[in-house]
Amino acid sequence: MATLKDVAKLAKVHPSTVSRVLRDIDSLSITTKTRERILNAVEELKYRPDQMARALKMGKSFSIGLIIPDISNPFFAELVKIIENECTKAGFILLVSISNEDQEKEIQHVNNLLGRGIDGLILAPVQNSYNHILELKSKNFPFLLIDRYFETFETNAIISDNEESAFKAVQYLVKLGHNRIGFISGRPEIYTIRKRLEGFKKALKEFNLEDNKEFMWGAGHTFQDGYEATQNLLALNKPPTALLISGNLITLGAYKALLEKGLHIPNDISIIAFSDNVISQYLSTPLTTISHPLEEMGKRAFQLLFQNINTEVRNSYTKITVCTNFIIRESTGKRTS
Amino acid sequence: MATLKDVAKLAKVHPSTVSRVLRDIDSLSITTKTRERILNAVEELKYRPDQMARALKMGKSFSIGLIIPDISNPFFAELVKIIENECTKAGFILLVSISNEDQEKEIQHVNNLLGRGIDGLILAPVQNSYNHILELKSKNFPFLLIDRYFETFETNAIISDNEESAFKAVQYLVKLGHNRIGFISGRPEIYTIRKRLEGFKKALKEFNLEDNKEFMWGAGHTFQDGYEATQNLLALNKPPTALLISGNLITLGAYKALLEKGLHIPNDISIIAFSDNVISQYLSTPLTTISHPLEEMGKRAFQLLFQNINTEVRNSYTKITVCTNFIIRESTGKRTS
DNA sequence: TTATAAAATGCAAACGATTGCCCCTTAAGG
DNA sequence: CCTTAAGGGGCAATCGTTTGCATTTTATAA
Repeated sequence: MATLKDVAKLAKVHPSTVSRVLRDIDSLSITTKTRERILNAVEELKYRPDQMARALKMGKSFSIGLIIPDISNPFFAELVKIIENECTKAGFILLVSISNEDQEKEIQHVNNLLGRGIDGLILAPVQNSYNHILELKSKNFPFLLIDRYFETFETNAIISDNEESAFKAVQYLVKLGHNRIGFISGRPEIYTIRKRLEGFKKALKEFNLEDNKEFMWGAGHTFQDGYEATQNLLALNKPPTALLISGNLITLGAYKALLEKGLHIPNDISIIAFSDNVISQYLSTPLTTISHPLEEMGKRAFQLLFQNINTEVRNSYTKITVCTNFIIRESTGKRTS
Repeated sequence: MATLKDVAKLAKVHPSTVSRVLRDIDSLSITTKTRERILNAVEELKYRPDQMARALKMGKSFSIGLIIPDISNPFFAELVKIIENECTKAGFILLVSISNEDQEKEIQHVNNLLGRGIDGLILAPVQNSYNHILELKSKNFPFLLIDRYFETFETNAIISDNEESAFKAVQYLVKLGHNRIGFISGRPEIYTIRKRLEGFKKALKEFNLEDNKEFMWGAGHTFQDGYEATQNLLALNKPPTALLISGNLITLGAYKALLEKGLHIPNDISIIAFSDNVISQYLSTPLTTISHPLEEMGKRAFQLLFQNINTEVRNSYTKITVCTNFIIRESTGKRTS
């Protein structure tokens, strides 16, 4: 691997000059001749600056970290795609880490990434603890939360209108005549989930439906979790006639459980899924879903972080709430039973 | 951020001693007292070594690059998950880049990653060109190809038995009485696709089926590509009665096109998809698929690369072919028309 | 021409770690 | 009590850049 020195030697100039040519592309303070000589040398030696050395010297690495709980989930996979793209466009590299909803792993990842000298961090936290996040905050380190949020302290964040969308979903089901509505929510430690539950409960009250604890199931976020929660719900004396389901994978698990019980959607039971993805519409019954503006979330996330990285004084927090989209398909219908 | 020097100062020792304590965990050549003093200082200052500086000094960064064409594709998303996990376990960090099947982007990513000082690279190449890969090879840089391969030169690689699995798929369809079999393949520049086509054609010959060029469609790998290819196939005079379909997203697109035409699967048309994923079994008609051992592919990929990174002399290539699994569900049935 | 300002380039000290080499302890043996 | 060797720890160079400052070169004007 050629270094600055090698290039300098070949072009018969001082390394610092090479560095200048390579950085201040249009600085007039360098002769066209020398510039050309240097550029040729760079070409000839296939010189590529050592980012490690640059990072060390400049105190920034042009890299950002992204920690997500699960990449099997299309929601996060899409987010990775969009954020990676933004990063690349801006000359940053993305370090992706996956917590697998494991708090310990997340903390390790944060430490690891920090040690790697990332300039900023985007995080969808597990939310079992938050000291490590407070630490980031007190260090004034540029970071933002995505999809999830802590209500006990302020940070930069991009989230969606969970409460409102849950409310509207229930509202729609009520309009269809449902009055026994269940909610398979995912882990209630998570802000996103809690907010949806709040919206759900608010709607129950608003429309005078019974607030039946048995109708609310919160466990993990996997396929299996959705599957089991649904089985439990169906095993009740008077099971719900409609279901709100949080999360892509949970939804598929629930779907499987419903089909296995021989239930017809929406004749026997209606379902609404939080999170839309490419397959929502190709299941045997296309799903009525609450869809997230992923493109917008990803782009704004990067923008916000980028802005935060490049500002000297960080003395404010920005919390962006994006609006979801209610997409009506065929998994919701009038109550029949 | 505390540095080695800070720790050294606090512990009243020389920085080099701190470094030694932190690296040679069980070297006896350091008094327990000093060790403790140092460890305490580390604790107190929350010292975290600067990986950039280490990387610069040591000439390796404990990071590896991964370039994939598309993370929306569950095949690659799962791969990322598994490889990231292996990396983390081994103390490496993963730099994920996405080429989006764009050759130029891939080349940029390779250069970028190399400049970042990655110790190794895992690459699912776009395969429109390969000079950049030959360059890696001639530099003796540790890398391997995954899922895709170049037949014109040797490299380390992990691929699957594409030819064989395509052959078997046709064989199965023939057994069901089909004799007009189509293949929506994806871009034939790609090794994986070409191999599947070869297996497909070999089977056609073996079973005396007509080798109809009109039955073979290769375009992009997106949902839309699958959708359009299928429409084209169905517009033929005598369309096929069975379809082999390459790729997760293509399959969904094809699926949509079939449903839109009002065709019943498998009564009107049978389909077999390359690549299984969590939803293959939850479409209205669960798909008969060729499933990849992703866990194995990912793990062996990391192992192979790791091995390659840690070996002085690299004078051999390892090409691992993993076996796929044929999973029969409900999208294949006897020919009726 | 020569003085002088401006432009072009060189110099050297960092950034934060690692590591070969050397020196100073300390304790054991004579 | 002195010698000696091994163990413990300090010194300083180095990795490949960047950048403020010093120095040389060139161009301009007197």
